[in-house]
Amino acid sequence: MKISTKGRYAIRVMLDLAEHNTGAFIPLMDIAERQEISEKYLEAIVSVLSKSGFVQSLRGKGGGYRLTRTPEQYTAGSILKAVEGSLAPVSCLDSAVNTCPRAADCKTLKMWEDFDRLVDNYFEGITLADLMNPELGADNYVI
Amino acid sequence: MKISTKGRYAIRVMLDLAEHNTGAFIPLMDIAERQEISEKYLEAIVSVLSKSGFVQSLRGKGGGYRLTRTPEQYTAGSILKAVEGSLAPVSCLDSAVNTCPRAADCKTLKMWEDFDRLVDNYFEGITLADLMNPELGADNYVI
DNA sequence: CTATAAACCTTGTGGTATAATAGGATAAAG
DNA sequence: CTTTATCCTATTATACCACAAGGTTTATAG
Repeated sequence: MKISTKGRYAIRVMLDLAEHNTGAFIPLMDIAERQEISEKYLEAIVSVLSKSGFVQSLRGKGGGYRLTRTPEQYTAGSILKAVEGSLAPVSCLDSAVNTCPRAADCKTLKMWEDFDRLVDNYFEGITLADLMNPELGADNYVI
Repeated sequence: MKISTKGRYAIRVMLDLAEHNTGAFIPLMDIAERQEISEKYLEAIVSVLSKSGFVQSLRGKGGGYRLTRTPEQYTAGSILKAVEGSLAPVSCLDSAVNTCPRAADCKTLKMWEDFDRLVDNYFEGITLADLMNPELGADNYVI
């Protein structure tokens, strides 16, 4: 039950952009160096973030990436979902309608559904701004 | 961020054993038929459950598996951990000591640690007995 | 005592996903 | 004309998943 590097890296990239936000575009190479992640690998991740409208990109000299909103307006959940696809613990909950033939008398379905909601609430309750200020309080994002 | 079939099947096997518990040993073939899971695949899963002491086994004619404790004494968490290894969302939390070189100033570590605890509390709070009685209450195992 | 039912053990296999790495072509901007 | 993003393909290596096959051992029922 792991979050992949894609998801973790995506959050780190967004955090990096938030912390170095001056309004200017930040080249991917800078982020790759600071975060010690291969630029080529980041390319694929940032591409998704760009297509999802999470970051704005500019080509050419002076180009790079920057946030489109303030750090308060990004939740960890939205970032994770953008790159990981779904946070559902079981595939029968990936889409809104459950097509599992055993769903009707599945004894564990409710457990997974409740867990799904728990996970969603948790990560949707954490913003980039929260992550930037860990000193804000010991349990500021504990449910 | 998925629970594998190993984990899901393990819970279903334990539930099956709990619901058909007469004190006698239940052959794996019976469980496989009822749960519509390949007997060969279940073999590997039950093997872990047996080695973990979750079920008792008996070879030979009249043999099979049965629970070693009452349904109230098994948590979903313990079963999942037995077959999945760890429920930690990031590998740096798999063991008690975090060996990640970035841990000291990792801005996301607390988020993962808190989530890890949340997951653990959730699944440790659900017993096989709870799963057997879904009518006990709408939110009997919602945190 | 023996046939049989069952767990137990080892190995294999095809598929998919992860986590990259590498190289190049194109486009935009300064 | 250099920088940088964007886009594409391909390859590698690893790991895990889901399952299958076949044989060995053990215990009991008849």
